[in-house]
Amino acid sequence: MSEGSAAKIHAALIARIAGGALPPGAALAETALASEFGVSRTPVREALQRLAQDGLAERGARRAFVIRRPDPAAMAGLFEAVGEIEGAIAALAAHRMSEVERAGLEALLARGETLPGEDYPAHNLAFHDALRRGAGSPVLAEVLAGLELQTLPWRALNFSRDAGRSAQSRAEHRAIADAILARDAEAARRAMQAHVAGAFLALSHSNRNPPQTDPSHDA
Amino acid sequence: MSEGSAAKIHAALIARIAGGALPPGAALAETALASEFGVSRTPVREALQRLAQDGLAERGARRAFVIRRPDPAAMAGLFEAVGEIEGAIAALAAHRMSEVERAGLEALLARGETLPGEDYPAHNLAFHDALRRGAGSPVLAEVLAGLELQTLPWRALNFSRDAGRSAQSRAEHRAIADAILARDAEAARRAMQAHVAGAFLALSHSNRNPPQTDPSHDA
DNA sequence: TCCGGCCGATATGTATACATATCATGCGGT
DNA sequence: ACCGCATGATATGTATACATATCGGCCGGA
Repeated sequence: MSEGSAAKIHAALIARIAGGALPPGAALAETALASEFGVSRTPVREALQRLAQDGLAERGARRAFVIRRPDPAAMAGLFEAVGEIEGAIAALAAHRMSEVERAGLEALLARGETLPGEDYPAHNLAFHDALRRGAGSPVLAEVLAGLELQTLPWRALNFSRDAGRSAQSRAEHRAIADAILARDAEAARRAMQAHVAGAFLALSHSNRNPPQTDPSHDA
Repeated sequence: MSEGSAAKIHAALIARIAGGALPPGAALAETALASEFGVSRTPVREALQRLAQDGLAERGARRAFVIRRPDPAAMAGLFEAVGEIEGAIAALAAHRMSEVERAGLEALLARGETLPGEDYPAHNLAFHDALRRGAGSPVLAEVLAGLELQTLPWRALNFSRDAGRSAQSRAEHRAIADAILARDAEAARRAMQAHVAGAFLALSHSNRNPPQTDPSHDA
């Protein structure tokens, strides 16, 4: 009686979505998943409902769940919202980060200058993590996590094309950090919104692949 | 096979929370709810899990769900996040509202000036609705709805003490609308954040009631 | 009288059985 | 040959039965 089954299945399905094993439109049949995970349909149903509330699955034919199909307009709106939330976090961080946290942010950026390009994704995550912690708003952090979860299928389609943007992104990080260290909340907000917008444009630029109007075939 | 049971129970439980019939800390026993609604435990469990993901219920003793107990610090963080989201919506509305929508907003405020004080809650909702639509960001609107849902238990504790604030609130609405009509996004954001902060202070001021450290007894 | 451990009660977690709606297939009619 | 309907298969929605962990009370001993 551990409640662990549903959580494990939920996490496993998210990992598959992130890895591209469950592409948009893939069917999520309860019986198949139950036999695959070696459990009954009950915990599988619970995991699927959680996935649907996360915005990662939706109802398809026969009321079955399918992986949500991200259309470009919705993704643009999603990234716009991410930019607003991240911008609010950056503005709060500009006001609230302690001197220790500011020194840590500066050190993080200094390390980033000398880092090779292939370590950029981890560095990017560390930068945004530092801001989330410095903003001191668990609610906004949680909202942001929920929205970024919904960008997973989109990111899985174009597998981390961020590489070429590392130089540009470092410059944007520097601009955000400068505004925060200067305690200029509005400048930090604008710089962060530009950063998110730039990342979205870089991602969507590579999306010339057919948007898959055909929902069929398995995972 | 309508899937309606879980959704109905979910909505009914939310209504009870809003009405104060389910105060913070109240136990949500699956069997009792099942017999009360005339269904089996299965749809009840589904409704409770949705309630938990809404942030309205949490795990208590025996892993049973209980109505989430809102502590003042968490509520302050929640309203702060609401202020940031509403502020972002107001800023977007300042940029994006069409001329027709701007005229409608002005007319709405003009009607509000002549309205009696007891119609203030509906007028307040209409004002914020107009901004949500004018901002053109369904994602932010949905995020906001989720956060405001979590304020329900708090609002239920101090049953709509907003009445005395109607004059002050009308003035704040006017300031927000003026900024939007002038296309001054940052002024609109600041005015909206002040409006939300004022509403929170008015609500929390009346919270001198004991915070109920005793979790016992039923609904 | 108080403390500790055993034990029953009860509620949740999981599995399975049944009801029902939807989709596909095949037959018959035109 | 094609369209329409009936029928069967299959998947989800719901109910019920079983497993298990936790909480409370009772009993025994110091």
